[in-house]
Amino acid sequence: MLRRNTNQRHIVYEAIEKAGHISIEHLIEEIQNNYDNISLATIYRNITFLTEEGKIKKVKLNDIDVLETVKNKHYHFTCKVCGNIIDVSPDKLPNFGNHEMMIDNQRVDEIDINLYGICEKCQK
Amino acid sequence: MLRRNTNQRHIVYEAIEKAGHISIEHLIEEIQNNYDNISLATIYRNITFLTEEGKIKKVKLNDIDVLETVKNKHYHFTCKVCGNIIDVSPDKLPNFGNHEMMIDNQRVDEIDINLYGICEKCQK
DNA sequence: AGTGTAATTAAGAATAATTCTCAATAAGGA
DNA sequence: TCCTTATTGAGAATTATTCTTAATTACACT
Repeated sequence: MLRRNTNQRHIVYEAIEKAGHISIEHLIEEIQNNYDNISLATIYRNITFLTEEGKIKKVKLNDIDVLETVKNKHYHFTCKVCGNIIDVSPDKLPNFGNHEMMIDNQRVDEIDINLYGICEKCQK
Repeated sequence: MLRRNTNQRHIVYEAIEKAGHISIEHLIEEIQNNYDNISLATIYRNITFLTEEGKIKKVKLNDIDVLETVKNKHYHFTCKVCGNIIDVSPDKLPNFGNHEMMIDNQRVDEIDINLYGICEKCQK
């Protein structure tokens, strides 16, 4: 089944890219504020398609689930005060070396790290 | 508002503890298979109460969200083949020892790590 | 043990989130 | 430009979760 390049799909992707991180709820709000006649079903369908294609992914954090575009590998810092989410480059974290590692006989090949704390702004 | 010790609340907690990790869907199935007349609303309400009291918590992994009882600090390994979730003691991981740290001017005080790979059984 | 009071329950209704249905539209190859 | 078929919009359907309410029950105080 060939995948077509529709305007609606483009709108969904752009909105996620522009936001950086965005919940489905806010994505829907954002899109419906800026465009007429984009159906809910279309937004959900395109989230599914874009995810299948690996262009976006859902990130699960403590309280909310947000969508982001897939680009460079990174982790997430979430501010406990304002809720803002900040990308953290892997080289900012202690070395997990070259992922492949054994822990208790389980072969680990992927690591996801979520940081929580207080962001720069909220410290002031 | 004083919190009472009901039989239903106990059943919910015990089912989660027994399972180790369990999705809400399976928890409901499990409870309704073993007890008559426990209402859905009661299960959801007690999940909320037990969470508020810090006795259980929701763990968000890649695909599923599961409940677990709150005991010792640990991380999670999820098998990509069979889906099984295994607890990993913090001392099995590189030095995230004394949490408090600064990354890009954000004050980090909590770290959550999720490992993915192939479990011992599925390697065979 | 008996009583009063307010938290909790079961059951089903209500709401919210997501997916499905289907006729009309439009992307993209020929 | 024409054909084929993936995609869309709109609303219905489904699922997951929360709310409502009268009946029940935990538990503090006798």
